[in-house]
Amino acid sequence: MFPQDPLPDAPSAASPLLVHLNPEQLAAVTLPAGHALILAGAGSGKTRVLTTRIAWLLQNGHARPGSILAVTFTNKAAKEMVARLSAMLPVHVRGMWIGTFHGLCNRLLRAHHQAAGLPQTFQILDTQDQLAAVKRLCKQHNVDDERFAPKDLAHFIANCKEQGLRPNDVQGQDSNTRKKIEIYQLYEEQCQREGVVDFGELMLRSYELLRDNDHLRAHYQRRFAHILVDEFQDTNQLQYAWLKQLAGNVVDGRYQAHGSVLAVGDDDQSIYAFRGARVGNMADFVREFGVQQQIKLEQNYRSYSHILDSANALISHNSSRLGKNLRTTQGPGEPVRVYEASSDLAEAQWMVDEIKQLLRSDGFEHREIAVLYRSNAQSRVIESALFNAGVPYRVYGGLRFFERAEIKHALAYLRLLENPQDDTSFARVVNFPPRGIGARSIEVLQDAARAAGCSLYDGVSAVPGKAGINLGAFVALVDGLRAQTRGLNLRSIIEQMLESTRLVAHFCTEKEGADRIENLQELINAAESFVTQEGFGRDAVALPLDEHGGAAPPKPPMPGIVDADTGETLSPLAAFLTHAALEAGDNQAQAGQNAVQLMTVHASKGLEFDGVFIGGMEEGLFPHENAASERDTLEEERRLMYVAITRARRRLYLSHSQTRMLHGQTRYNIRSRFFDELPEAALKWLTPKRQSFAALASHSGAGSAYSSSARQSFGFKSAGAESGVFAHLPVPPRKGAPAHGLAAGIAVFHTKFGEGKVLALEGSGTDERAQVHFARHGSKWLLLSVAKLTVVD
DNA sequence: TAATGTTTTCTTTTT
DNA sequence: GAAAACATTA
Repeated sequence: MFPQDPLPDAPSAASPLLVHLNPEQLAAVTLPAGHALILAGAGSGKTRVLTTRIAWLLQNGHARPGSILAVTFTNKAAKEMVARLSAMLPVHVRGMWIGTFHGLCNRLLRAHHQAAGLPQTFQILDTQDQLAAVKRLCKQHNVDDERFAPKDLAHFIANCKEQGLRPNDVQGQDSNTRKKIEIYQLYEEQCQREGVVDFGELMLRSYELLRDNDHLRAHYQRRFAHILVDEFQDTNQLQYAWLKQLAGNVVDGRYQAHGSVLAVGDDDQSIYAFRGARVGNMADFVREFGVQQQIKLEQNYRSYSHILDSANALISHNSSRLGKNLRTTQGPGEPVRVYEASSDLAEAQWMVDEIKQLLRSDGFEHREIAVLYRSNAQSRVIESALFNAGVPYRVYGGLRFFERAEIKHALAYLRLLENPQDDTSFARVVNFPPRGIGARSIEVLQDAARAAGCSLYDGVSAVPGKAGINLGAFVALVDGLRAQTRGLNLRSIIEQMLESTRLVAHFCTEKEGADRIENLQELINAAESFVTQEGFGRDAVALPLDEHGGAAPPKPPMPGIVDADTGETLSPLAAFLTHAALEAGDNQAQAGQNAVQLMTVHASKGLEFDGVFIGGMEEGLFPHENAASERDTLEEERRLMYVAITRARRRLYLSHSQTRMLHGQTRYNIRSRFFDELPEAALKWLTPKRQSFAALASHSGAGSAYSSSARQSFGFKSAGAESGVFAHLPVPPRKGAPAHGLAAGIAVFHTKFGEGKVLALEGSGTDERAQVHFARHGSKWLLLSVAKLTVVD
């Protein structure tokens, strides 16, 4: 049994752990047993409080490592927590359950796979795989993909699961919904048959496991006397329900929690409602758990007050808030600089100039400067401006390692070794590299497998003729590989696979193949470091703590991985595949370099920089046009802006542009309404401030500001540029008649080719062209009506 | 079946 | 403007 230690009422500040904490942080760290909500503002030392709390619990004997469960959203956050804890504690952190929601669910399901109705080596489908599985299903059942787009269906299924709904639980009002439910049902059956689970299933299945097994639930409830949740504002309905299962039971219609739940979050930084996050969970938690302790961390250790004042003022325009104000003891610092550019190119060029200035005169480091934007499409111009200026930069986002096509192909082969029933993996590589198995053959195979009620793999023998021979060769290849690699270590398995499948050989013949081959080599390294990694796949292992006197953790027995709770083992290959699915990996491009950081505002959450640029502060972009018309979504945009602002320590730059290329068309945008919500005293306008959004809106004669007619006009395309309320905005130069001021000998700048010198001019009107010599790219004839040339002085 | 041309779509995203 | 999905030809 796991007796609960009584906690003292008064905190003792004597411990060296607690020396540098402010009073609120100290109170949070030393809270007595019971549920608590910590409202932790941006830059208020949230992670510090969480980790110190755990360390304090252990150090003072209030908890054993085995009774602690800490859950985060990202692998990065989980890793950081483990790293900080290891630094704080003399004992290793083995016995604790620290991980992402999905990582912990995976661990539960592996440990209790029988009770959960899963094969022990179940594979995990990522979003891509899930979509592929839905597509395959739709094809097989002749679903009209006009009426039911696979994407929508995948979305529908994920949504249902997030709400904890199985097909039987969903209400089908109309025939459309009923059809979707039917497909959901079929999808479930397909996954079960193939032994695969998607991300939603990982959550839902382990929720049901706890819900339906009283003794299991009781075991974990007793065990985890201390549950800590990071970024609580981002939890969705199912994750909250999952936490409730772990923490307690409904007794006589009232929820009674067993251990102590400490939830840390910030409603003002809730920016994931669009993917199901429910800020309302915070209020529900307080109510349902009868939370007695609520602590606000409002002391900010990051930014100067001009920046914080801006953030506070902006967020005060949101109506649904728990209420919190950041404060700092640092001085006002530099004002927030605002710049209006004529075009997205000019905006990017201005950013580069300012960045150079920061690097040169103000002693900023490259990596301490970030350029943030609302959507990924905005990065391109900024990238090219930085590139041409020779400033090193790193773009976050985009394809990550385990999502790359060549890696997914390799993983699919590995998955087939583990589980031949995995039709998604089968379909992915059956004809890759090409081996004469086309769409027709696969159709025949699918019908055969369906008729026999078996997997594609097992259905191959039923396919006659040439197609059957080709398919048979593929199956023989995989079977042969399985036999060859039996008993080998992970590295050799992968090397052998790359060899036998001729994946590397295939990419040798492709023109872009070199990078892919490099990535495949990298896969071997990834596997190698996974194996040698201390602890060997944190997510899958739970070794007993302290049996070795707190020394380095014992090496897991090879070849299997043992879960201490159940004694179940998992092969290194299966563990690696799980690792690949749950941790998509960094986009390692240019990693480690000291470079300017480019990323979306979403990606910047949790990070901080000395200097921050937020570009594209325009109506239609930020707030995004799809979000501006409804209160809830507009408020999420505002929180997004709040997150962006609070990333900055010392310098903050906001910019917007009159024109911008979007979807291949020039759009004429006006300044974001968010500028009108910032305190004038904290701003410095580098370009003259012009009429505001609100003034423009009321100019249209529509009465109240944001009327629907005014709203629809924002973010319009070029056709409407000279009509209505925008007639007084500067009209952009018409095509073909640029006041270019070009002549032979003049230095110019081109976004793609960089700086060059004009050699000659020729033609007129739309045909006018210039011959320009570029250092890097030689001489080129450029149509002035098309090419983006600017004069350099 | 495989390679090549044509049309379509286009926030934010971790697991 | 560009990737990805789709249709068409050798």
